[in-house]
Amino acid sequence: MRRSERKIERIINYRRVLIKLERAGETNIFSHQLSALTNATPAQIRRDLMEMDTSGSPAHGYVVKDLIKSINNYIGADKEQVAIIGLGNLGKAITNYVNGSSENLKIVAGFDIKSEKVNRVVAGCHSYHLQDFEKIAKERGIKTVILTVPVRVAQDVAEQVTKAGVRGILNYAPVNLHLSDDIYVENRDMISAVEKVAYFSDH
Amino acid sequence: MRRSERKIERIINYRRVLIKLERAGETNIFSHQLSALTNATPAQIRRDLMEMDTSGSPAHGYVVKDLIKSINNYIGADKEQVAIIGLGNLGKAITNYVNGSSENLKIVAGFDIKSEKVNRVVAGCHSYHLQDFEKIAKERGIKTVILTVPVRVAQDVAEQVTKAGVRGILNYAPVNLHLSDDIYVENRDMISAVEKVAYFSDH
DNA sequence: CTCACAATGTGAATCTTTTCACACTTGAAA
DNA sequence: TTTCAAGTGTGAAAAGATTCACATTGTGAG
Repeated sequence: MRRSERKIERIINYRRVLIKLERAGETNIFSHQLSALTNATPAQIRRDLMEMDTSGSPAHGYVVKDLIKSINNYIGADKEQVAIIGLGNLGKAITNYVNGSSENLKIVAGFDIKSEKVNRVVAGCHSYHLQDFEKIAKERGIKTVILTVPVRVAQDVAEQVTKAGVRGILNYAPVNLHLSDDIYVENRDMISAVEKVAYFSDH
Repeated sequence: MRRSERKIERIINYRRVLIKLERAGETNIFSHQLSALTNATPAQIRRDLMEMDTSGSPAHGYVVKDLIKSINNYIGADKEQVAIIGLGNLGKAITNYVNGSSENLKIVAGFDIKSEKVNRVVAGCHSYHLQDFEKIAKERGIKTVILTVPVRVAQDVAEQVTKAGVRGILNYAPVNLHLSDDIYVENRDMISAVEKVAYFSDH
């Protein structure tokens, strides 16, 4: 059974706010409070948390610490190793961003084909020539990549990395990738995103 | 009646591939061909196109040019004016990216609070101090903004721009904004995105 | 100890989205 | 012409997601 994408997104979001709450010293939380912090309804939150191995109490709600643990357990969060391909401005910005703030994963290698981009360090992450991808991906067990390459090469690079064992791609190139359908692709190109928001600003 | 977000995303995607096809000299297309280019099923495409003012013919499918026009008509695409707030690496990268490749919209102004970021030009787009936002937004009729500011100020900036008339926000800060619910917010923070893909790479 | 309260967990109902399946249309070929 | 093949447009069915509503539970007050 494949779990719903929507639901996984929400749960990842709950985790983020719960971690923030834990840091702020909160120990317990009710579904309606979490609701106010996330835009999900209380009922939806309770439903999402149903198959976690923690349950809440009517009197004190959920124990923040335990709930985070259960979510990690549910999602399977051993600090995931991710690679990024394409070290232009966007690629560098994303690397800094993610490595500066994520709890649950790290970009551990960058790849490019331009010699001046290879063999540097960005945000604690070494950069390699794309032709070494397979070797390094296998050494590190990399299954997820972020794709920030130009549109015209995105399909080729995507094929190359999936041949090297990658199972999931976060695609920032504004193009539809065509890959075997056991590969998970999430499209996040910015142009479509802005167009969508512009549409809803007017409607 | 508010149109479905999913559907609007798909239609925006159809438009993108149709424009590419038109440039390549294609004049007609069948739903199953568009399907192969977009990952939507033929039935879904036909259903999405149902309420357009063009219809296809069994023998020649849809006329590419007309379909693009109908989609523009449906979505309401007068070259939308967008602003971006936060001109760090990510903000600059996005500005270059969008202004370099979008047909349907343009980032016309950037805003920041650091004096060294103000009064420059990035990707054909002038930058201003955030305190001038209201004035410029009103002059230009800006209703959509891209938010690439640090988490700690995102909520405040969001409130400020909505007070100045903004109706839709594309939010790259990893935080849940709380705004009046007639404001459309699309969250695209990269950390959640990578976490989601990492999850589905393993499942 | 008992009661009242407030919040959980969840079956059932509702609402939304996607897929199915087929009558209808068009143009080309015989 | 008439027939045939392939594709559209769309009701109806199915699948999926969200919300409702309530029985259940745990706690503190009296």
